Order: sequence, then C-alpha cells, then structure tokens
Amino acid sequence: MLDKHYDHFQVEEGKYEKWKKEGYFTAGDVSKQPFSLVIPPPNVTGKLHLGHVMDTVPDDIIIRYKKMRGFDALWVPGMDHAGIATQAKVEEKLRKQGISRYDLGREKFLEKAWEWKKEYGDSIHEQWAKIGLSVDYTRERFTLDEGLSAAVRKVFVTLYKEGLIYQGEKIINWDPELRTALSNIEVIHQDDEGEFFYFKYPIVGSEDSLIVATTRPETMFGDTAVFVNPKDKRYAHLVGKKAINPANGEALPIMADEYVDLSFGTGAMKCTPAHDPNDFALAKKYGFPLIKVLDESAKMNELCGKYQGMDRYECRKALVEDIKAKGLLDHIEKMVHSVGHSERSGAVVEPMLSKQWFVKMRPLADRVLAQQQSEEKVEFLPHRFENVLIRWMRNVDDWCVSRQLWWGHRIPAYYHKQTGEVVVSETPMDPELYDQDEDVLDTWFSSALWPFATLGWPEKTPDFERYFPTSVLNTGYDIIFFWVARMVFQSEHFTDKVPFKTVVIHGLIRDEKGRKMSKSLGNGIDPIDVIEQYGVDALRYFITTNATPGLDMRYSNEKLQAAVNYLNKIWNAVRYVEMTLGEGYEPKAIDPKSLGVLEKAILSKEMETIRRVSRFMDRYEFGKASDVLYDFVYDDFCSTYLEMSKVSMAKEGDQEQVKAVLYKVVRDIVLLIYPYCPFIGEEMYLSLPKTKASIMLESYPEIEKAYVSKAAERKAELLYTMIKDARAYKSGEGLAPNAAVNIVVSPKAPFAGMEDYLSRFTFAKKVEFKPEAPKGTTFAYDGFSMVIESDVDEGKLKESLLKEKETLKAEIDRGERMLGNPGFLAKAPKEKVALEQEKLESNKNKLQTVEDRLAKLG
RNA sequence: GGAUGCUUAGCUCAGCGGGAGAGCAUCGCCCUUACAAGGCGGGGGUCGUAGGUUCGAAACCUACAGCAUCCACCA
Repeated sequence: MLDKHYDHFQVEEGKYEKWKKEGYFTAGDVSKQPFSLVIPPPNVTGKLHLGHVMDTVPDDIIIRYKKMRGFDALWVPGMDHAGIATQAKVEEKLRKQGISRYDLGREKFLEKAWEWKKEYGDSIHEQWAKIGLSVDYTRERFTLDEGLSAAVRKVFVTLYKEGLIYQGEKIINWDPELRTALSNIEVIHQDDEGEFFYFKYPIVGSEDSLIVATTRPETMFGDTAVFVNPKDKRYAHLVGKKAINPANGEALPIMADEYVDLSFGTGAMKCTPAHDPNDFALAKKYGFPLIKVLDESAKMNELCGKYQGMDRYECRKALVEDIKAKGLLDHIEKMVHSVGHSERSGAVVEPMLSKQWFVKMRPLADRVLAQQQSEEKVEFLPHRFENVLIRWMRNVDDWCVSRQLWWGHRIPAYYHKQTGEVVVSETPMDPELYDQDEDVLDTWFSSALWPFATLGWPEKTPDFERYFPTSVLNTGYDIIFFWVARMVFQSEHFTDKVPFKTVVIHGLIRDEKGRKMSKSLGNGIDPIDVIEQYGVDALRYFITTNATPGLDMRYSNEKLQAAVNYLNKIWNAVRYVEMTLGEGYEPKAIDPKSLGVLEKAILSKEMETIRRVSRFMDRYEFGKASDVLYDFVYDDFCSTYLEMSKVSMAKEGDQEQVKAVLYKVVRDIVLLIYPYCPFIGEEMYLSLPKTKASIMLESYPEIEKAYVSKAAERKAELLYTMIKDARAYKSGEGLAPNAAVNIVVSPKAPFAGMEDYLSRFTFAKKVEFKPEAPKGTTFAYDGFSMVIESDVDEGKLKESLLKEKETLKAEIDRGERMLGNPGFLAKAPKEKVALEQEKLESNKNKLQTVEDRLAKLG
C-alpha cells in the first residue's frame, strides 16, 4: 500500500542502481527488431545543466517506450573531450596555481587534462543516474578513446588521400588568448562600440591628400595599397598615383576595384592582405605581398618599428596619437560594428594569415544536398530545420580543422626532419626520421563520427551492422551547424548512409524571465537542485511536456509544482485502487460483454487514449501525448469513473467487475506515464498486485477492440451530463451543493441502475422513473427528460434562466445563419451540415424548456 | 542585407479552416477516509494591426508593427 503522499526521495532511492545491476539497460536481444540512438555527448568541462536534461530525457523516454514496444533498443552513452573548452578550463585551473601550460609541457599538461576528465566524467555519470537515463554502459565511449582515435586517423588519412584535406596558408580566425586557430562557427559576432579613424594619406608629388578610414589602425603596417571604386569621380584623378601610409611613411599605390563600396566611409579603403579576408582576396587578384604584423598573442611584430612588442590595442592608441601629432588625423567617429569574439575565451578574434589544415567542403556538402533530395534523407522534426542544414551546406566555406592546442586528436601528419616532406599516415612514422605535426584537430572532427564510430566503425562490428544507421537523434537547434551537419556529411561520405533517420530538434531552455541562461547573468539552474526540490520525475515531466517542438521554453517553478501535483494525483489514484482491491487481491480476467455501462465506457475511453498517446509517442511528440493522458487521468478516470466506482462498490453483485476494471485502468495509466517518470512509475507498479520484477520488463498497453464501445460512452455521458446539469442548476439557484432535491426522470431511464449515481452526485433524496413528467424544473435530453423538485429562490432562478436563454438564443442564431446560408449548404461537407442541424434542433428544444420554465415563474 | 520563429485569459503557453482551451493566479462553497499537493462551482479573451481568399478565418495568403533567434557584411 502506498503512503498518503508521494515522497520523491523515497521513490527515487535505489531504483537506478537496481535497473543497472539487473542489466535492463543493456541491449543485444537479437530476436527483437533493433532500435538505436546515441547520446549527444556532454562535454567533460563541468557539471551538466538543464540543456543536457533537454537533450537526454526525450531520448530516455524514447528508449523506454521502444523497449516496452518490443524493440531491442540501444542507447549508446559517452562524453566529448571538448578540446578547446576543456583545455581552457584546465589552463584556467593551472593559472590559479600560477602555472602555465608551457611550464608543464605537453605531456604533463595532458596528464592534468586526463585527471580533469576523470573527475568530471565521474560527476556526469552521477548526474545521468540521478536523471534516470537508461543508457547502455557496456557500450560507453569517449571521443578520445582508442577506438574513436583510430576512426579519426582513418578519416583524416582517407580525406587527405582523396584530396579533401589539405594544408594551406589562408586567412583564419585567430584567438590570441588561447593562441589557436578557430573555425568560422566558433566565432561569435556581437555589436561592439568602436571607433572609426579617418586618416589623411598625402599624395606623392602633390599637396593633395586622400582620407582613408579604418577601425584597426594597428594593421596599417601591413597595408599594401589603397583602393577606390572605378566609378568614383571623387578619386578618378588619383588612381595610378601613390599615397603615403601615415603609419610608416611607405608609398602605397592607389588602385581601382569594383569591390569598394562608394557609400561606405570615405569611399577609399586600405588593403591589408594578411589581416582581412576580403583584402586577401584582392591581394591574390593583384599579386600583392602578404604582410603579417601581429604575432600569435596579437602583439606587434618586428615590422612595426617602435611599436614592436606592444599589444594590438596599446599600439592602436599610441599610433593614433602619433599620427595626430603629425597632423594626419582627420577625425574619429564612434561606431557600433560587429566584432568577432572567440566562443570559448571571449577574446576579440584577429583575422590572420596562417598555415592550417582544411577540409574541402564543397564535394562533401554537395553529397548531402543530393542526399536530401532522395528518399534516403535525414528527416527533420520540425521540418523547417532542414532548411538550416541545406542553407549551410550551400554556402559552406572550407573547414579549418587544425588547432594549436594539446588536448585532442593529434594530427596524423609527419614532416621529414631533413627534407620536410609531408607524410599523412594512420600508423606513426619513425620518430628518428619524422616529427609529428604539433597541432590537434577541432573537437567537432571527432564528434562528427560519433554515430558510427561509437558502434565500431571502421571495423564491421556486429553492433555497427545491427544498429547503424541510428533511428533518431534528439538535439537543440543551436548545434545543427556544429554537430548535426558534420555527422551528416561524414556519415554519408564514409558509410554511404545517413547517420540517423530522423532528427528531432528542440528549443533552448530559458530562465523564468525568458532570458538565456548564462554564467555572466548568473541565472543558470542546476538540475540537481531542481531534483532535490521537486524530484526527478517532475523535472522530466516538466521539461518534455511544456515545450513545443523547436521552440524555446521557460523554466518555471509553478509548472514543476504542477507536475508534482499531477504525479501525486496518479499516486493517490493508485492508492485508492489498492485500498479498494484489498489485501491479497488476485487480478481476474474481464469479460467485456458482461460489464456495466460505466465500466464499458471507461475502458472504451482508455482504448481511445492509448491509441492517441501511442500515435504521438511514435512521432516523438511528447507534449501532445502527455496532454491526452493528462485529460484521461483527470477527467475521465479520477473525476468521473473513480468517483462513480465508490457508488458501485457499495452495491451488491458488481464489486468484482469494478475491481477488475479499476485495476486494469490504473495499471495501464502507470504504464503510460512510466516512460516520462520512471521512478514513480516503478514504485507504483511494484506496489500493485501481480507484477514482474520491474516495470522495465513490461510491455506497453495495447488497444483491445473488444473494449471499444462508443454506445456505452454515449450512455455514460448522458448520466454525467445530467449530474452536471443538476449541480449547475443548484448552484445557479443559490442552493448548497448538498441541498436536498427530488429528481424524476421520464418516461424511462436511459440505462438501468443509473439512479444510484444520480442521487449520490446530486444529493437527491429520491430519484424516480415515471412515464409522465411532473411539473417542475425540466431538463430535456434526447428521448427523455429530468425534472428537479426543490425549494427555489425564484429571483435567482429567473436570473439564471434568462442568462441561459441568451446563450441558447445566440447558439440558435448562429446555427440558423449557417444553415440559412446557401453557400454553406452547397459547399460544406454533408456530415457538418447534418451535425449543425442536429445541434440546432437540440438547442431549440432546450430553449423551449427554458421558456416554459420562465413562463411558470411569471 | 537574407532567413526563421513568436504575438491567443492577469502570467506561462497549447490550438493552426467549422461552437475560444490548459496550467498557475483569481472569486464562491467544501478538511466528504484516494489525493487540501485536493474536490465542486464560477469570473475572465473583439486570438498584434490592416487588407484579402473562403459558405465559414485565431487558424490560409499579403502587407505592416513589435519581440526574439540564426546567417552574411561592415574598410
């Protein structure tokens, strides 16, 4: 027997450990159909946040549901080494101890990083357990483990041999704080306030000068030309002449190119090929030298004269002062412009010429674009997110994959010590003869292989053969570019298959005010705190049912409390059923034909509920599925059938049937809620009679056609409507709910045995069935009527009757307008027209009754 | 500049061609042995604005406004 209140601490205790120990999470029953998914691997950078709960709980619901549906459901867990993010954290920790990574050296630093991974990996495991994730620990992976590393080398070498990986000197995004290259998407653009400096460039051999504007004066040491637009009449006479760079006195050619925007700045632009991607393109076109003026910490280098060694901003300030002193500063404008920041360090990113490794994206992206046109494509839910992928694939630039870090997959490229010859190899080259490339790969390079490499690829392992491609991936829209896109192209290129058939995209969780959760705002919410307060089942329920697919959701304490209340409701329904069944109850088979009307009706409703819930579960629409179940639990079961059953139990003869039905329905409710809330689900399940060792061994409730009876539902509905009418009538007249009345139904009862329910729930002293209706307050239904006799406050009654009359008239008016419209009759579906006719008839009858009653009142 | 989403009850959000819904909040009555973390009953909305399509629009189309997000560019 369950306790009076649901206590989440007691309910959660020990269950996860038991499931894990019993091996319920382990897949591999080959007699069943496989179903698989991989966890979005959390970074080993720290504790999990609510975003991870959003990523993983839907997966857990899917896995638990699919297991109940008889699938061999595999959920591969694992974590991501998160190269740059983790390295930044480890460096920060060391810095607090006054140590830099260079003090330690590569090997020692990596030891520290592995210690970090161990510590945070353990804490992530604890959190998975708290959340209740049914991941298969026998198949757990790490993006830096031996198998993944082998897969990474295989992919790198293969792409290199195919000409899809190359080393090149290009403008990349440089993070001067972490001293590494970044890919385009690791750069966050934000609008920063800056200054726009207008400098005078004297024209050689003339008194004239040209004004050029820049936001980054410190890069002027790398300028190679000044450009104007060929159509620009203001400068036509200067093209071909030379202008003096006010930073270093060098003469720069003035050239014309269509690229220059006449309306921006002064219409004259300086060209700095080594520090701007557009200028780089111009320099290539005209064959300019590429002059780099910043070092890897964004300090000025030896080409910058007296500014050498200065930080870029220090230099900017000093240089502007010096130019001003020379009288060559025209003016300074404040301007807000978009500035790139490193996603991890926050440092302002410098576009910089650098030799890096790149993945040639065009052929890989084209393959994806073609695949999305075919039958064997990745399906996105909601569909619109497919366009995000497609647009990115259409416009993608080559991917800079080398990082000047230590924590990650070291690039399998080797340089001959004498000749400098480059060898790219899966197996290490002789260290006597070759030096390995110092750089590591972008962390997403290995994440991209996650769905197939975790299953054993490149080996043809049984798991890979059986579980790949995976069935579904559930993740946030914020990492479609970072992760989803890359898994798709790598998978299609290397396995010739999509990595997953369906991607379910969810929104992000925000705080109660709708703001993004972030460290700087300090508004992040620790899931562990939420679990302490409300229990994990409530958190799981909240996070999967209060969100619309693809849209952001807000964290809400109120909604969590609502979830707790709902769970407590189910808990108590189970408790009531247990009390009713009594000790030692032995479940009995139900004969659908011999059941009473109310029993038939609730089972029929349950079948409809199972049908609708299953349909939504199969489409991964957990919010909708839970809504359907919620309505059934509250309205149909708890408020209605369960209350009716109290009367039934007091009657002779029916008890066994009622018990059997109560048992079946409440047990099925437990099974239906269980994928969402496994802990309380297990607790309630085990508390009921005749169970298996765990709810994890159960199957999902099935629709049984013998239980479907729309006729019984309609009959029961009549009774419920009568009760509701009688109650509303009493309330409308200012009678207490428990005030005594007499009810007469005529000419006969809609179904036998209903009088007990009617009297109990309307507090009728007497319920009679008579062929003739007496005088009194009459409610008309199809084929019979109900008359209520009571002491009435005539004033109040009249008021409520008048109000009812108004609403009925409005309804009738609406119906008549509709049915009087020739267009409606001609074009609307026949069923709709018939339905409206029925409604109109019924409303007219009701109005008649109301008017009769009013007439009697005078 | 391009794209997407949102705008519905006091708050948070469903609904997305045929009678305006939920949770919370609010008001009234009830501690009735499943549940006061509850029950019963009630109040509250010209569904952002303006046009259009349709027999019928909160829903479909167009324009506009506000909010949010993403991508690109910014010498």
